Amino acid sequence: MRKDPESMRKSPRQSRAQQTLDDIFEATARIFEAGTPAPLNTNKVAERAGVSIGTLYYYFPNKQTLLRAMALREIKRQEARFLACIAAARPEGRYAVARAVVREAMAPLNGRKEVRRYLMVQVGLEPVVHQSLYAALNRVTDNLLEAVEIDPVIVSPERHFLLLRAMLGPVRAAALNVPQMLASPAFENELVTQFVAQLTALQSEPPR
Amino acid sequence: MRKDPESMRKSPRQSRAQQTLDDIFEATARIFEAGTPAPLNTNKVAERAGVSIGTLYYYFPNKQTLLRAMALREIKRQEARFLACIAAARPEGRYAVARAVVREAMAPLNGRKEVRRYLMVQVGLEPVVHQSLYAALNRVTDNLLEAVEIDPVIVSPERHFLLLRAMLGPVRAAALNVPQMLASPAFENELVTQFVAQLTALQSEPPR
Amino acid sequence: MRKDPESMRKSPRQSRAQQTLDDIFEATARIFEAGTPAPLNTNKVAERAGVSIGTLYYYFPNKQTLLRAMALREIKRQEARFLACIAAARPEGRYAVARAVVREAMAPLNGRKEVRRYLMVQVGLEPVVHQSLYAALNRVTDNLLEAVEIDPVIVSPERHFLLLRAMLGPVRAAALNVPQMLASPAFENELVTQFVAQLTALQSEPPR
Amino acid sequence: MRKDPESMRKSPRQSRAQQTLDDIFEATARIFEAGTPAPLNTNKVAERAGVSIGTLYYYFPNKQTLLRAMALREIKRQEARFLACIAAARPEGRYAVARAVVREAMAPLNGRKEVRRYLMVQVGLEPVVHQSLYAALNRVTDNLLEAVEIDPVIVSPERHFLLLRAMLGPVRAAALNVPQMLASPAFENELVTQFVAQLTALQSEPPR
DNA sequence: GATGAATGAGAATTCATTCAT
DNA sequence: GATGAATGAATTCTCATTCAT
Repeated sequence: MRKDPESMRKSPRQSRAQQTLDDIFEATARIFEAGTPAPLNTNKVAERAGVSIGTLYYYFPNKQTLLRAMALREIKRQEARFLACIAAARPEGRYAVARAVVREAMAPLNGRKEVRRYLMVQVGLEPVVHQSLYAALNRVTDNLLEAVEIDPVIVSPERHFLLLRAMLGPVRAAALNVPQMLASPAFENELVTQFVAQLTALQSEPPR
Repeated sequence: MRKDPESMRKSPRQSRAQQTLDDIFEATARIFEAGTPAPLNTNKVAERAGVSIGTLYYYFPNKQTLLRAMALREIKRQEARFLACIAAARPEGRYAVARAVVREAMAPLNGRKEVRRYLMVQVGLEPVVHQSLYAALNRVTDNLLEAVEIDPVIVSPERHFLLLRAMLGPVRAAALNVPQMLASPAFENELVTQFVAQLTALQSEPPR
Repeated sequence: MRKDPESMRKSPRQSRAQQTLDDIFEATARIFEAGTPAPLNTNKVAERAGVSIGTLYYYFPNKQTLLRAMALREIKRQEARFLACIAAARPEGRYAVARAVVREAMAPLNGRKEVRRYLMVQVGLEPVVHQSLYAALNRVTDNLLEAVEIDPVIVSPERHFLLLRAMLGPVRAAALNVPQMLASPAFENELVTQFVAQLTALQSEPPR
Repeated sequence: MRKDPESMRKSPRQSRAQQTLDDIFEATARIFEAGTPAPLNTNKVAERAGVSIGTLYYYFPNKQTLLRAMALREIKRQEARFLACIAAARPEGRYAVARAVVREAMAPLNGRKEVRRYLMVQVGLEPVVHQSLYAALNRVTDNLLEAVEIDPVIVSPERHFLLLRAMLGPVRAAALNVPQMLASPAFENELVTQFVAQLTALQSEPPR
């Protein structure tokens, strides 16, 4: 990996190019979920995507850039899913929203677990990536507060930051160590309870 | 990496050998903390440790085994630190204990961050390692509960699992995205507050 | 070729290592003289040297460095040959020295032509290399002047610079375009005549 | 590079096509003079020329052919410049002609140095190219002799060959190692002196 | 005439590991 | 116990060239 430009080499101008790009992304994802133990390699990605290795490097100047692009894509997708489930649960009230968010956090780990693990490991430390994740979580939190009718401005930055992350950390730990916990209603209930407790606290006590 | 015996080749009894081992561990750790972006390789470790690559392979049959041993060592050290700070704060009561644990969680990330990240990435999926981490956190939680005089048996496994992890996740996220938050008293207070709230809840509400 | 450190990775400490190094150098040279049309590649060099590709990279961090080391070695060898032939011809007087130098310039092109061409093309522009060549030619010129009993200090830098190069340029051109000229006594005589004329001029006319 | 027809695929008759060709040539030249260290590649040439890679391959069946065409073009241009400066200086006599030729040799190296180096390296060994260069220098020499009123037929092939080359070699060496020498009047004078000395010798001594 | 996406053989380089000394 | 030279399979990446549109 010689150079490391921030972004892709080419923005596709022909329609087939967009298809190729998607093929590459999906192939990369599938390799992980298929449980290949060996670490990703560009030849495998290309082969699995049904394109030549040259094509892969036509779009991405190096492996890092491909992984970075995938990470940003996963982050966007996850944000969209959170926003969607919040919107769907909103009419049913605060409790429903909390539960929806918790479930969404627990759900996708079955099926997208490996890609994310790997991506976060490989490019998670890159500023572009973790800042993008940070921004996405901020937007989700804002959206969530709005859905449960809490004015975001009364929430201190620290609480804002904690709200989702106090839940996401344990979920990830469970996925790794005690996968069966992800299927346990008791665990889900506990997370929802704490989540709602946080939301309630946001209103009763004035932010510092 | 052809073979992968569970443990180290030799348990050195001579002090010189123990010194060599420690050198190797510390060299590996320093490579990360020095911010080397390039991925670790065994030759680099050996050179940095001031031993020959042959010596490294005399002690460890392969790279995995070295990394695994390091991971287990880090886990043990972290457990010891938690236990120590709990013991120290115990006489001052529940609040002090909570704050001590939060501070310990926030502190070491400055200085040992990279090694851990890398180790967890490389060998974190190995059962020996994540089970060891799981067990260590369990012991710390038990110790903590005992220190604040809560009977562990009345605590549901889910709550037991959540207690520390609801705090560790956000702390890691902060270290990555908003490092200045780790120095913010507001953030620390928030974590302590939620932590104490959890402890209190453990007593008032009976587990499911 | 990622990085480009000035020099070799390792200085051999074991005796077999020096042998390996020589093998690599000679193999590289032989590949050219064998008339392989395709440009040099590191795998071929290793194979021809009878070492593995890993060994080659154990000594040289990259291809550039190998070529640079070879270029410097060729320059040193050529200098040595010039100095030797000057010393040998010295007792026979100015004319003999001039002819010896001209012959030496014409001779090695049969047998070492291709390596040099390639090396000068590949690394000739690198400061280390062309400065080394410059210095070598300076030393040869000084030695030559001394051999014909001309005090170097009375020679202007411009004339000093021209003395050998006015001959080397045409020799190279002939080697490329009219190889049979290198075997022609008339050509040799012409070069010797001009060379002696230059030497004579150095004494009669005071330097500017 | 599979096939290698001697010449260009199409002799463009439309002015647009000629423009495209010139763009390609100039782009290639500029890549070098801009000091790009990375070796030339056809995609870069096309991009820099503002044409698609497909267009480049419409005009040239392969890379060799493009480079060869460029080399022949450079040679022609340089010949034209020499002939022009000889013609211009002719009325002012032998000394003026000699100085004009020396200056022309020194001048263009600032600005066209890299392209020529590269071209001579890449295609300089091809018979078409070096014979073309040889012929061009022959014509310039003939023209020069005529301008100073020396009958070419009395000049031996060896002296004919040496006349210009004894000057061109040192000029190139100076450009590489001691660029400031190219601006030094002393160096220019020295070259002119030797050049005139050669011309004079051509008349006084009968060729062998 | 022109485009640019796609190809794939081939080249450079890495690094875990072995083994003679 | 210790050394470090040597290995080579595996991986990343390049670039001349083709061809459907």
